[in-house]
Amino acid sequence: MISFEQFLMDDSSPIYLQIIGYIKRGIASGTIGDGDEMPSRRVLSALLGVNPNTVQKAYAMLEEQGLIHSRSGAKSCIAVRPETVERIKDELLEETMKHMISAMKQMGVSREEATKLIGRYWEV
Amino acid sequence: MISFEQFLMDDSSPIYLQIIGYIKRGIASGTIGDGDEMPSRRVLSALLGVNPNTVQKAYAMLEEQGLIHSRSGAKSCIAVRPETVERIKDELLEETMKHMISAMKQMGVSREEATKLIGRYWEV
DNA sequence: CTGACCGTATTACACATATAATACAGTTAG
DNA sequence: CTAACTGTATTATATGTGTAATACGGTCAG
Repeated sequence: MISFEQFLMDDSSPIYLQIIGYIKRGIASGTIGDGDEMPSRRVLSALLGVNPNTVQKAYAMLEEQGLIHSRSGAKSCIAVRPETVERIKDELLEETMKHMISAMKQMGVSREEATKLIGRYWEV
Repeated sequence: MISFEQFLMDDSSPIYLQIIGYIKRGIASGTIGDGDEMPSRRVLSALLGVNPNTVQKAYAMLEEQGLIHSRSGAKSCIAVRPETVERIKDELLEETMKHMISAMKQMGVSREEATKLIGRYWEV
């Protein structure tokens, strides 16, 4: 069963997108792998303190993207092949890095300064 | 007059927040400074292809945060003191770095790998 | 087999975001 | 002075996000 212990909700983006992102980053790291059981919609919504419909929206989108498999009446499972894992990780890395680098450049931060900032903020 | 040539709209967050972020990052870099004239609500909305009310919402929030000064009938101007510039830059840097580092850790990326990724994605 | 759980679907409501169309009074350049 | 522009305000509509309350049939362990 996939754990949501590390999940921290944030109000900077829609909850259903945060759930999708959490699953995708777990897939990218290998923490979440093919065949793993998802918590049911009702269980996860109670755990996160959000509406079941919000979780359903996230799961439906993961299904559309082919990352989970659902059968009416049974639990949903992760469905990813090795090449899909690589693709997800590459997409997330590129998205995250480009977003960060664009912000840094607009703030007038050089590549060397950005590298030093990673060291300053990494340990928490 | 403040230029919006470098402004690129994105559909990942509300437009009015993107405008606020663009101004703040300009202030952090020194590209935008105290006394600079803002484009009028109507001019900027036409330039960005969005509704005047959306620009007004961004400007009203910048006013609330004390970053611009508006007088009915006249153009709005940037109003930031040197210590405010430092504060804005520190806030933006911390927010950006923490967001990126959190994502990297969840993806299982080490500090050394993250540093290398900056080099790979910096040049565009 | 059966009851508890599961995925799925529907309807209703509330708030945030964005657009559209005006309107009015203050400022400023010509 | 005056015309053009400015900030400000109002009302209406549409869409996205989140909540709330149900309902139905499929799956699975006991």
